[in-house]
Amino acid sequence: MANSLDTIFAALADPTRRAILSMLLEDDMAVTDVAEPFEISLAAISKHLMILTRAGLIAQEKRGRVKWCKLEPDAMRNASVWMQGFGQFEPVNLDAFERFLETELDSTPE
Amino acid sequence: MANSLDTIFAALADPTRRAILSMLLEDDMAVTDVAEPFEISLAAISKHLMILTRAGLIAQEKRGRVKWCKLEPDAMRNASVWMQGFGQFEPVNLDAFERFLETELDSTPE
DNA sequence: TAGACATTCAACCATTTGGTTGACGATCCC
DNA sequence: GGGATCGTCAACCAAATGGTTGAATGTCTA
Repeated sequence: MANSLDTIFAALADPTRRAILSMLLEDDMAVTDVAEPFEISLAAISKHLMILTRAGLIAQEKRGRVKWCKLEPDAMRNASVWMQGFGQFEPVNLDAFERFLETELDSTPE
Repeated sequence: MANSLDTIFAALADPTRRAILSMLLEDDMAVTDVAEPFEISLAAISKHLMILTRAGLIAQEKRGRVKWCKLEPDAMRNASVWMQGFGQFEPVNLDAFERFLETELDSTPE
């Protein structure tokens, strides 16, 4: 049920949720801290996080009264792989390939 | 306006629309032929095609009374590249990387 | 024990979405 | 010209979505 392309793509379709994912790229965060930069209510953020969780894009773990959110990249990779099936029509697709390599080399120093 | 991640991911979130894209992977098709395998009305299919077009995922061209639909892979690649930024958290991300290379090498014989 | 804090729940609202049906505008062909 | 075919438009409908507010739950701490 999680990881279905339906729920993954639907989750990614919202800019607030994509922004949350980008924030989690930096570090795991508590719900309140996730909500801080946005102008919508905490309850709304809570719903967004629920949708991301059901899609399998993040995982939430409660420690004490704080619920931590962390990225769960597997779901996104499933969707990414599905999409790559459509790249084969381009002459070469070098563009995406290069950027892929760049982020790969660029961001794994440790 | 087309090619925004919002509209692209929203378009991909519907199983009917993903099925249409897969069909177009085989060949360009007329609207009526796109609709044939589905059990919903032609008008509904027409709406789906409009959404895919606005997202930039397909292009439609009218020749005579027939409107041809063809895949437009650039939009999907934009989304794919965005998503690949999230792969870096995996230990290595070799899985997606390999498949990426495979489809790349596998499908560009000409 | 009493607040204060972190988060969700419940009820509600407006808008969007995916579907329907029927009428309509083009276009092809006899 | 007239009928069949291709596709969209318009009006409508039910359900889902993204937001709100206020109350409720659970946990930490003074």
